[in-house]
Amino acid sequence: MTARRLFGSLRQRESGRWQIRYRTKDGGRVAWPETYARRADAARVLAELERQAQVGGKWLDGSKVLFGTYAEEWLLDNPRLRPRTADVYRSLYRRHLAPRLAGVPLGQLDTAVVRQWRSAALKGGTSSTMVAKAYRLLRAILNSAMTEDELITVNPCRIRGAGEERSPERPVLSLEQLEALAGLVPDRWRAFVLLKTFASLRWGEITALTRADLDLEQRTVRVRRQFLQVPGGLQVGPPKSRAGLRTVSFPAAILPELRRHLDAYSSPGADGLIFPTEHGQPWRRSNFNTAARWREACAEVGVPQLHLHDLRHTGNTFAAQSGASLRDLMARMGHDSPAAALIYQHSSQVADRAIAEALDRRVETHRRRVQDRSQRSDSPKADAALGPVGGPRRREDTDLGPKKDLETALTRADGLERTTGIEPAYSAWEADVLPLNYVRRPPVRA
DNA sequence: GGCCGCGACCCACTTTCAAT
DNA sequence: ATTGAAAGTGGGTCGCGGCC
Repeated sequence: MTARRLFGSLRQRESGRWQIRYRTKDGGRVAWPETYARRADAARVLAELERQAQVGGKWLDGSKVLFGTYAEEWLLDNPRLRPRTADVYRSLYRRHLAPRLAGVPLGQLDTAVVRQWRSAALKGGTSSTMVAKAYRLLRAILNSAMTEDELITVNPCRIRGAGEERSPERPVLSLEQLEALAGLVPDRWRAFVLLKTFASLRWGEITALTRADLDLEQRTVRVRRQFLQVPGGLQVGPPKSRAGLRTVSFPAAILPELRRHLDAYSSPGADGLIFPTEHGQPWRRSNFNTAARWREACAEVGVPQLHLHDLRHTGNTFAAQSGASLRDLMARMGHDSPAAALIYQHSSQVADRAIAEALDRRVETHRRRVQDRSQRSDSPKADAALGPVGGPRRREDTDLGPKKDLETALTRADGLERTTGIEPAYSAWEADVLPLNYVRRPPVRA
């Protein structure tokens, strides 16, 4: 959070004296041969060195160049930026910087103006994340104006912490709200909501699950691929990272819903999608909100601003409350660091089962309480408010058929792309990744 | 001067939203 | 239902500055 110093720095040596270090134009670091007893003296010399480093000491007087003129040139002609970054920057500039700052001459763009711009943006409803991104872009552009083009002498972006992103807290459901929500979405989505929460799955991961990935006996779901939305449709690809390839345990309490769902909605066969559309196709994310009556359901449980993705964090919160360590949680979520993923793979599987069992106890306790409550009161309203939490819950419901030959099932499932009409996107990835678990990212798509 | 931790920066990607 | 833009997420890289 310390502002990046552009030219040089001071440091006090063990002797107590101050040393000056600075950068040359070609990026080398130079230590000034003299040291100074007082910091202020060293700072003065550093300032003088910086002044001399400017071409002929050519300071421009509070330039009349407009910020907009300079910024647009900077954005258009900046070979250091990758294309995608340049796109993002242009969009940030157009939406957040240009409207208020384009007409301001660089010489008048001082810290007060930057501060005003920033607070206006925040007041105007722009998220703190986006304001921070825009602020960093502003700072980068003005750095160029200062160091490369020498149009200004100081960078006015000096607001502490303004460039940091702190994503706002996302809402998390209580167990009661989750059960209610699962009861309010259409029946086709009920198991989806429960599994997505309790296994902390991403959208692309859960929509790509096949029957072969679900082991009802072990109560695990295996994440080994995901759908990616690309221009022209959906493609199947590897999980986001090596840690994304994982097996997650889920509580037995949701087994009845899962089994009912498999019978009623899932495509047939080991390679059948667990959560297909009515036509047996994978869902597109953009159709979810309508199809699952998501907003209405969320509003009814009192969390109208809930995003689907928040279910993942809800599940993680439940798991955390069950006593899981951070490392176990990250493995469960599928975003451990690559190095750690391998090291902790084994221990996390043991811990993960413990998490699922702890979750189970919580769900069962909750459901028993709700059932007792609804048995005591005859009010159907009370039931509706909490949603149909029970369903068939007899012990026999968790009994399983003949043990699945997992290896055979997985082998068959690997041919999924050909049977579901999805383009076989990454043949190289499939050949390399599936036998070895995870090797590398898929080829970059145009 | 070398090493190293932290944070800023950059980037690719996912998810959400809104226009069509 | 589809599409593209905007918003949000996670992680790699590298520079700054502290320490030796």
